[in-house]
Amino acid sequence: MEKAQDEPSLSAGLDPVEGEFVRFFVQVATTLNLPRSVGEIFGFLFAADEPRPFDEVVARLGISKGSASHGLKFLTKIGAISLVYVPRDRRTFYEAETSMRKLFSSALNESVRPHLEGNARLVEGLEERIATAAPELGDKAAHYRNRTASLRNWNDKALVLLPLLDKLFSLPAPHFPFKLFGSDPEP
Amino acid sequence: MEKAQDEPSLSAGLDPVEGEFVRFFVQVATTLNLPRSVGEIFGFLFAADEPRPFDEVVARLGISKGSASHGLKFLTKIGAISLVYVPRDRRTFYEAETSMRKLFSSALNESVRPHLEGNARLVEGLEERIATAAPELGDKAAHYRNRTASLRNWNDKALVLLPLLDKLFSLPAPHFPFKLFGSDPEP
DNA sequence: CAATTGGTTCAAAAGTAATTGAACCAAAAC
DNA sequence: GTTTTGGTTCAATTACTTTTGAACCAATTG
Repeated sequence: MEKAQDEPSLSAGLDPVEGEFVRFFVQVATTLNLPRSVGEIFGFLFAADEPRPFDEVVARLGISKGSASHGLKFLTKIGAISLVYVPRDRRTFYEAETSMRKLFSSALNESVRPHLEGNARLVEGLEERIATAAPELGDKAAHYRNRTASLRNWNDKALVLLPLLDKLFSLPAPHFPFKLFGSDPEP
Repeated sequence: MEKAQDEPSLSAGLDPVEGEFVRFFVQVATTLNLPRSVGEIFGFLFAADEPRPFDEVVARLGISKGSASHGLKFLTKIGAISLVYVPRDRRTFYEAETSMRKLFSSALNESVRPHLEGNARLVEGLEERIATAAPELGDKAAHYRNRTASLRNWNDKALVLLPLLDKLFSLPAPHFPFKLFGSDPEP
């Protein structure tokens, strides 16, 4: 067993600061209902200062190859990490997307928008159903239409606001346009 | 067209439109990682035109008293439904909050804000840890500080934007202030 | 006061999701 | 060619969540 280069403890655990990053993202993953292992992997890669290979993820975090494979695929799919090609090394290296803005933006577009669009179709189905059943419904029909109108209105609003939200988050610095609307008696 | 009135069979309790509402909210609950039963209960109450008692929730949805009790408590806690007092009736009645605006707003304040605030404290812990370990970290310290700065910046931004989002959603109608900032050569 | 009714609690059963590890494949090294 | 290495897949175990139902409590009713 030869050592190509003198890497510091590839098979050891995490140093205290890495551990803290991992803990943080495990916590975040938990609140997002994502598997713990996904949080661990992302935390590890987020803390790293350069791309890390598959086997290091496995060894340093002490998780199984199966978990690592699943987690890395998932994170890649949602755009939270990406593959990095390293010449003369057969292994795949991964690095975390460290721009929170991009992470947030892709979460918005990959996760929340599809759901909103799905909801929109379901609401349409609901409206149709009510229209069809209107004769038998009597004066309940009006009530039901009220309810669906509320759903549709909210959902449409949300869909329209998504890109706006995205924009708000990509603003450069901590100077936001407060008091966006309304009279603003400011000098 | 049989209307079994003495048959307490499975989904007999719901008329087609109610069923559709329930289906819709079960779907929503699923995407929010909430129990199916919570979606069912909310859907049923959302479709109703007036408050409904506990035992009707149980009977019409065909779920256990335990589930109903849990689900109603949960929905009450998050402010999605509320208790209604009905004179001369020993039972508790429930009604859904049907204003999507209010639902969204309380979700924001009860669910997402606490997490963001929790994250803020965790990031502070992380920063402290890095400061403490700085001597041993060498030039990695700067790298780690970079990473946490990114986290903190995003989290602070999110906290600041929350109330704004809330405001955006309470705007009356489908006329939003697009192009919020920047030069807007509008008539 | 005993009986009934509305509702809660909790332990066990059923259902889901995550993790593991071994079998496996494919490319590279020998 | 054979062996080694990096990585994927998948069935089985483990861990967790949800639902149920029966026991129970606390008001009300008779």
